Amino acid sequence: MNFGLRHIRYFAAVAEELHFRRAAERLNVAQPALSRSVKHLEAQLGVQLLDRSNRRVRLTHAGTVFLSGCQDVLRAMEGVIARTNKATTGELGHLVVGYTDFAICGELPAILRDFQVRHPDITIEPVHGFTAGQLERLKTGKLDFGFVTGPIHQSEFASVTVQDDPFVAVLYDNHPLASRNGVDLGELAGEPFVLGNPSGWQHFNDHLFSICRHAGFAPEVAQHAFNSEGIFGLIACEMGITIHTTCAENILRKGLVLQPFTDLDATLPTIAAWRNSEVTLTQQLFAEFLVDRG
Amino acid sequence: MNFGLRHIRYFAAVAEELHFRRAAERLNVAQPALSRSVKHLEAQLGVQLLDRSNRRVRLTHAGTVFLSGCQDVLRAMEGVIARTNKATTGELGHLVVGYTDFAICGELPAILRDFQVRHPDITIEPVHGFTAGQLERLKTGKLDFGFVTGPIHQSEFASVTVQDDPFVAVLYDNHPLASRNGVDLGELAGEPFVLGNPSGWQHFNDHLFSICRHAGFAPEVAQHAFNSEGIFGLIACEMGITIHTTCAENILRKGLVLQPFTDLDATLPTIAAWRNSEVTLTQQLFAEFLVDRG
DNA sequence: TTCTTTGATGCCGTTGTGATATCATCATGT
DNA sequence: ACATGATGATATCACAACGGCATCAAAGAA
Repeated sequence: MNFGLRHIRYFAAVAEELHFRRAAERLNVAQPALSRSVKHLEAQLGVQLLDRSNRRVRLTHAGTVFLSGCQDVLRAMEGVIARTNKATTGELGHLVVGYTDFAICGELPAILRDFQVRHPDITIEPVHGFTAGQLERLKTGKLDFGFVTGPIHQSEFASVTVQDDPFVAVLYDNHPLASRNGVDLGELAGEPFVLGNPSGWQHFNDHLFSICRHAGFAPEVAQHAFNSEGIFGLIACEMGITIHTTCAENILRKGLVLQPFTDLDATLPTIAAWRNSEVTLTQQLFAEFLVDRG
Repeated sequence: MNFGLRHIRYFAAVAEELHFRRAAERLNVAQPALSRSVKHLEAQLGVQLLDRSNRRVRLTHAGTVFLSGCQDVLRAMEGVIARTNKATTGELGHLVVGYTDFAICGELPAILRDFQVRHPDITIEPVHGFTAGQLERLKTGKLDFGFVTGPIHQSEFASVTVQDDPFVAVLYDNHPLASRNGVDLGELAGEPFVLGNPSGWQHFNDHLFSICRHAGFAPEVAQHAFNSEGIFGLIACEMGITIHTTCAENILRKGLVLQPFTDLDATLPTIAAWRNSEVTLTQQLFAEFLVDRG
């Protein structure tokens, strides 16, 4: 198999034109070079590809088969080069993106969709994870981006805020406060609370305890659940209430009611975070996209 | 794009081994040739494919993408060569095969199936046609083989007999002879006959009139139909009876009965015919298959 | 440090490739 | 029949590509 892409390109041109001179013009080479090249190719294959009388050139059956194969190979080669070039600019790549319940209920779907439209050759692999776990996996490179509950204060990460949701009370619809038009945070003092499990929800619970402390009470924890669905399920059992953010309206189950707070300006930031150092071009594209968007 | 298959093969080897010396051994070339080849490839692409410190070689992201593309291209190239070689031996090809009702009801399905098993890269395009039409299309090269009603006496065709079926009477089940255990041909004298249309069925009808003449009568033609299904349909209407061959049992409709002849040794030969001259290798393979089988 | 391993580089001979000039063959027109 | 034109093949020469050998430079290991 001692021949190269050049031989293939030359043969394909001759086979398509069925005319050495015209093919030579198309390829910008002299006609004798073509004759020799095709002859060499036939010798290497041990197969006659063209029937050439002095007046006309025709493809043999094997030539027809070889031509279509050549076209496939040449097309494949062009594709490879195009993909490789895209890969160098980062336009072809893969991103592993972590997300919290707050991110997936909020802006993340729109962000990923818009990014896919802009960069269709970058595949995205979304992975659920809590804030602390995501930050750990970011450090070890198992995650390219984390959509986590902010703020974070670690200099090794860059970040941009993607959403900043007001807090709301989540009540079952039999609850005395459910029919009101907004509630004061202080009115929740003494209520049994359903909170996220401390192992994963630490960041959010810190926010929650902080705002309650400002309102002059400490929430009484009645139950823990693993994720938002679990919390809402236990509330639907009337085992307690909770504080979530407005993005809960996207996943709220029947029988539950959201009540805005009339006396609370605090918000829960969700931020996209990524490593500052050793940024790949694909990561850079996503980071720039996030910054431009914010 | 000034590089050849050699560059691609060399790069693929290095990328798979991640080691220039080992790759060089695998390729049976000296290591410096590899270094230069890969470098040249990178220069032509304008893309760095390998990260090489003096102690270890790693693929860049673009290199990973290019490698998988290279493997695709090399595999494709091998496939093309294999197909081309098969094409030269005729093992990869296409045959247009004509068939009559008698052939498709008889041996043809088994013949084609067995041939496909033996020569899986030869595609077959079966085309229905009457004997006369098939012979015409054979002459003009529109057909590679014809399965026709024999015998034929034209020196430009080679042929082999593929089936030789006894004649039978085809009756509707209310017919007085239907319950018998075989009939004499002479008993059909005076019966109304449903025959195939003379435009297509000439060859068969010649046989039919000939055997009737030997039995001392000329069939009385009540109806014509286009093909076997049509003939059988009209018989089911009790518009008449016909003479067909034993292969009719494969396509016989409800309400119809076949009766063998007790006094008739004549048979209807179906033969495969093909041109004697300008035989392609693929045609030769099929012809040999038919001769070996017969 | 010294040694070993590994990829890069310089040099030289061989092979591949292209351009030009020319030839052989065949169809066409007179 | 003959001249003409078109077409692919061949010969030759120059240059680029390529492989092999010897060697260098860098980085880890003893």
